Amino acid sequence: MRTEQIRAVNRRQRILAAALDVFSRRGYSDAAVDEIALESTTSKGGVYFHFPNKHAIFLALLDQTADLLYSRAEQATLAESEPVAQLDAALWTITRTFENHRSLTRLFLVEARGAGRDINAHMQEIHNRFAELIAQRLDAAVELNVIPPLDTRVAGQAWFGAINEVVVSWVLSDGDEGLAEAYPALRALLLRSVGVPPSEGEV
Amino acid sequence: MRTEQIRAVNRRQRILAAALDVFSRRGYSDAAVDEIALESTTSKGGVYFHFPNKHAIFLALLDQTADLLYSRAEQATLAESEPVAQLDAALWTITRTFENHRSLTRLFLVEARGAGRDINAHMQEIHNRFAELIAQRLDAAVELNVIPPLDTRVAGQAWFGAINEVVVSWVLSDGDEGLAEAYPALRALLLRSVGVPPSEGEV
Amino acid sequence: MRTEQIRAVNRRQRILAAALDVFSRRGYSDAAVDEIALESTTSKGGVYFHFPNKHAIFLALLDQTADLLYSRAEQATLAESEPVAQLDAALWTITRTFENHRSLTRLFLVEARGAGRDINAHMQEIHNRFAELIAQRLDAAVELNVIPPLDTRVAGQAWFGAINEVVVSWVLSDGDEGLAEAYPALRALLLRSVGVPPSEGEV
Amino acid sequence: MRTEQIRAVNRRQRILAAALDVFSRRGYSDAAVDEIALESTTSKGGVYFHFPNKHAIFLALLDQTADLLYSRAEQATLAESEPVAQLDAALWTITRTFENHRSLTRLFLVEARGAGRDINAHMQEIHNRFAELIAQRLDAAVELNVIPPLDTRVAGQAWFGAINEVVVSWVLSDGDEGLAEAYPALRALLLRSVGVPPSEGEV
DNA sequence: GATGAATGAGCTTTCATTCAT
DNA sequence: TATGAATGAAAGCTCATTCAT
Repeated sequence: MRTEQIRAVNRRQRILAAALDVFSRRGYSDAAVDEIALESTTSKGGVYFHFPNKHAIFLALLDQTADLLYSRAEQATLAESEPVAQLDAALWTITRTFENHRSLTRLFLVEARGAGRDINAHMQEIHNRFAELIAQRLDAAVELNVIPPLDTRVAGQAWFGAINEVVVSWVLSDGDEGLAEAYPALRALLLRSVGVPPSEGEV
Repeated sequence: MRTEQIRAVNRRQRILAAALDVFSRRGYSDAAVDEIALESTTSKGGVYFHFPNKHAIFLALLDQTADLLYSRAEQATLAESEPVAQLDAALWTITRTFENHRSLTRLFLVEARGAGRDINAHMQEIHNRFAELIAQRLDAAVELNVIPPLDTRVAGQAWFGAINEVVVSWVLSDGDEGLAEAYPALRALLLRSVGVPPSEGEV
Repeated sequence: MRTEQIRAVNRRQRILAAALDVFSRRGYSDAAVDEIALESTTSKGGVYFHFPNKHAIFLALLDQTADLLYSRAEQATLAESEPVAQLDAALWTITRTFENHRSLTRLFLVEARGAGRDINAHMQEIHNRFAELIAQRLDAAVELNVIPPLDTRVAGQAWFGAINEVVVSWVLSDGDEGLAEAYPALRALLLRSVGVPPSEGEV
Repeated sequence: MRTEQIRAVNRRQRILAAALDVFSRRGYSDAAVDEIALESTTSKGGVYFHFPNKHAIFLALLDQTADLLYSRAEQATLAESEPVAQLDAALWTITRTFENHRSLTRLFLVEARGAGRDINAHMQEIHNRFAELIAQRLDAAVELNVIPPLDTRVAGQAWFGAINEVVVSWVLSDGDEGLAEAYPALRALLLRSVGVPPSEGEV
């Protein structure tokens, strides 16, 4: 029993890993369940035993990615006490995590958009969660008079969008220019955008 | 001859209009050429007379949208002489144009992402053009010492990404909250991000 | 235009003919649309151009068979003036038609049963139409005092059921014993069942 | 050992009961072994331990139903001494049994038809057995000069077919009109069909 | 004996694209 | 030029059956 369960969990992981690869290479609708099955050394039936449909595989992957990214950002945040330092840490962590998981990044920022109404709606919620994470630290900073008052909801979205655009540009380019190069400029820009003088936020 | 050409152009326009509707409702891969033909009161053969394939229709639409948006932004820019005022005008125009063309916006910012390798690459170039438009004004502003030196390439991407995220959030929400509400906050944030004090950039 | 339409109608007929063969050999759910396409020298897509789905092909065939059978029975009826003679003629015609169209018969009486809720309901209506046809002549005969009063609705069903059972027994047997052999006995039985003395109804 | 056997028999019964439910709701080919397993609180493997395949479950159910129906009809017969009274009793019993076992009836008269070659052949034998049961009593009645000579084989089929049609019409209708309403008319019709005057056969 | 994960053949259906008319 | 019938490659999904545990 236990061994069977372990095997089942393993297989589920293998399927997700294969799906990540296939989806990020082909995009959602050009990905074939056949290929996912092949790449996870399973049968098509095996895939459908673990997931009700293709949609669900994609969503599972998206949620897994979102959770990974979110929990890392949150933890980075918890390690700091000042709101601006928290934002700084979150920004750094998010950027690093994207850079270290190119396939997940491509899936999350590129392939998930335009993959159908359901997925769009789902992604929108995820985006909101991240925007909210940022907005909350900004609220705290405003509260402490560290930064001037501002519409933190819009700012959260703008920050997340700015990060994403830079990251997408990197993930879609074949060049080997890393994300790290763009990071300092992005950081300075974002901090300044909420009224943090460049010098103050330096690591 | 002349009338035939006019008719041909009209038909092409009708096809594009129908395609815009279908693509923005269904997304790229769920859109059927059949439906586009139906909605443009043509036959499927008619569609294939004007466009080599589905791909090309989508690209044409994307380019048309990009051109519309770009030329408006550029014109808005030309009406101003100061770089910061130009940026301000471009930002305002882009936001307004998105708001007034919901289907085009959805197509351009949502459905175009994840619609396959070719289209991704194409869109990346388009995004670059917009980022470049912004970067050039920023360069000018730096040159004139209106704003401090900064990595204008990254800033251009960040601005465009920030705008897009706010716009996407609006276009995907069913709510009737307009884009106009978010505009002032976004504007202040972006200007401040490049070192323009809030007061100075006010209209 | 005209020639295209003719060809389309021909193809539709070919598909129906092939479907009749396949359905009556394999039964509804074991019949593959692939085989129907193959046998009608079309492509699978061709089949789906002419019919929305497998279900519809089956129903078209069933309705076609029912119409054939019903119109023949009705015409046979119209050639006679006395209700009992009409019943006699209808019975003879129905039996002959079944005998001359073995595949249609098999489809209609065997494969159509148990082919799913929709088809069951549809067939029930068709059965009712036949039972009604019989019931009406019986009503007329009762009216004329040719036969004693009876529940003609039940009688119509019973007659149709009796005929069908004998026909099914024939169509499912490999033996070459014709339906004609059983006809006289069936006829006598049915006529007597409504009170027509054997002698009177003789041809 | 004994208890294990009992448990095995119980499980077999549970599977058959579940199968009856599933088959009569979904029809043979739309019924999933999974659902049968679920409904009999067993596993799929459990089902396959007791039956070699889906086919066999269906046949077992059919045979069980046929045996139930046949033995009741036969017993009803044995309680009477006169052939006509025997037929009368059999007819009554068959009708009542159908009425009291709606699912079995649906399975036996609707879903069993068109469920594939094997099952068709099997059902044909079962139908023959019933037709034969009737034919034998009719033979006896002819022998005793109670009814005129007739083709009892055809008559047996016709009777069984007539009954079945009326029953199917009832079982497929959602209405709550019972089978009992149609019974007297059917009885009178069938008896008269073999030459029994209506009055004589009355209960 | 029982379980349920795994298999894989097979199914219906869709749809971009072609081309005779 | 325009039409729409025809093609055929794929795709997602189902499910009877097997078998290691």
